[in-house]
Amino acid sequence: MATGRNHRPATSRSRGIPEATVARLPLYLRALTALSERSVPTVSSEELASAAGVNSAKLRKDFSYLGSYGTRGVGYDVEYLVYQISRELGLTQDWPVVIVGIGNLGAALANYGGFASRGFRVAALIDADPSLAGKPVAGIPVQHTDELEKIISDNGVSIGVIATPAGAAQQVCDRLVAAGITSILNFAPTVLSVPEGVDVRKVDLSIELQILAFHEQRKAGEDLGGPPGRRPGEGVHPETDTAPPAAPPAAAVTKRPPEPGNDGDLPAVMPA
Amino acid sequence: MATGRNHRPATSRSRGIPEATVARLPLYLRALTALSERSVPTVSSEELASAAGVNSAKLRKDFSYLGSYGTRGVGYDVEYLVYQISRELGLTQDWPVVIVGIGNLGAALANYGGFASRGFRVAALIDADPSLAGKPVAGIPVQHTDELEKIISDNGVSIGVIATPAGAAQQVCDRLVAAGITSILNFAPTVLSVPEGVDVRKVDLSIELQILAFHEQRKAGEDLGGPPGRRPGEGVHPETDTAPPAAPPAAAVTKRPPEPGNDGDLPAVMPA
DNA sequence: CAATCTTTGTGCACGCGTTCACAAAGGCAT
DNA sequence: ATGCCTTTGTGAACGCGTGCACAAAGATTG
Repeated sequence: MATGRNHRPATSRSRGIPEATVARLPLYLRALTALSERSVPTVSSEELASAAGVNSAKLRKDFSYLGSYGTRGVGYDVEYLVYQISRELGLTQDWPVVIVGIGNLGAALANYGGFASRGFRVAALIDADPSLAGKPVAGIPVQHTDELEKIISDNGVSIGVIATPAGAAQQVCDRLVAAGITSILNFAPTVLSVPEGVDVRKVDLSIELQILAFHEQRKAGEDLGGPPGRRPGEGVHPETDTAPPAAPPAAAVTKRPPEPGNDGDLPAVMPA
Repeated sequence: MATGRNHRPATSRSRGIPEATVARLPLYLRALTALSERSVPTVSSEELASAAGVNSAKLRKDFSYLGSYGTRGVGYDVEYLVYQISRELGLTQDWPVVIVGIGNLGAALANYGGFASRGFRVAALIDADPSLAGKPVAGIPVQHTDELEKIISDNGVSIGVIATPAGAAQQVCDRLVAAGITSILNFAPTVLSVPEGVDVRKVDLSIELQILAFHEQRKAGEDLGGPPGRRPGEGVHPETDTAPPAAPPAAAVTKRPPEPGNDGDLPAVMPA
């Protein structure tokens, strides 16, 4: 999952709607849209929950924050619910979006159908490379970074997507914020610092893989019949073991069994 | 953030390490790697927390689950911590990964440097389109879906990335699982159902934007000086208002002020 | 109209995650 | 060696999110 519930005092629950619920509304909306296309008139919380991959009690509680939109003994009216959730999420209006950084990922995002289909309109593609300027990507001509401020103010854009290399992300972010952007979706592997009032959500592909690797390793370790207790300072992975740990500070060394010191590099961990 | 902490009894905390902590370890690792490149020998929890964008108390508690790797009065040894976290995440070994669905997004993923740099090796690219077969993407020839099972078993792949259209995702998922994949990173906008023991993490670009839109709308609404209380059944968005809500079930209608019924479509919400 | 059946909406309890705040631990200067 | 200063590691309190379980509400049937 894209992590990104940062900065924003735990009391974030906007308008009494818990953050966790907001994050699930798009899920419900998608399931409801699918039902709507099949002309299904009503759904029970059980059916809809199953389609959205959540618990039915959770779903009912989520909807209770929006209001009483169901009918006991029957369920929820699909069309009506689609509208209510869309309205709550702000999808009944058009959101112009700019994408900055038209590399492989930026181009893929520009072509991604899921944006346009949910009320998001790609207003502009921006890149720092002059040779890209004017070239159409997904039918939209790429514009140079110099135009950034003008594009944003002219189009009244409030949502920006950053798909630049990590090194350029903070700088781009600063310019976006200065130009009036108040919501940022960041694909660059960096922590962005933004002023109060600006929302940042982060999608990091490699982080997701690393989390999977953790669980994968654990599964493999359990298969080997290792004891449940963790063994700090001792490798859990069966084979493919790499260089021993670098030398910890003196005090820590004395605490641990003296492993063969070898300040080698760590092949698996390279610069981003 | 990519949501994806599904299915897995709340007692998921693998080996005593809380899920929330695991999700932050890659963040710490990235910050530490950057410090390592600058040859910084030690960091305090305060400095590292700031670099990773988290609270220092949280960071210390996170590290406490791994063991006592710090030195009081000094801080943490950068190199040592890099190794310990890498080992905990399972990054000291090589993880072959297959990417299924080589469209715009799949190609972008194949080119993404963040994978290879963290111990993940793209073992194969797979697509159902025969005309793609053999064509190199990011230096790797695309193979046809028919080879899927063979590729996975031959390479001992346990992590799969799904970047296909939504319609094909579940089918691909089933084949991956049957072939031995136990961890899946899903970019398709669908809920995947998998057997027990298979981990799925989901990255949904449009969901992230929808969550941003929610907060953006709320900001705009507050600017208009509206009262803090929510007004169910009344549009909050200033202009750009679309069709009125579809007719709710009879009972619900009586509860609400009779809005002008108009079973129109909802322009902002279209099929995925 | 009354009885029954279905499904919502929610009060309540529990557990995880976050944060505070401080004692313990180690470095460093004298 | 002794005392001071810095920073870790963690006990404890708090708040959010989840799931259970049930009463209330409405549909439906006879």
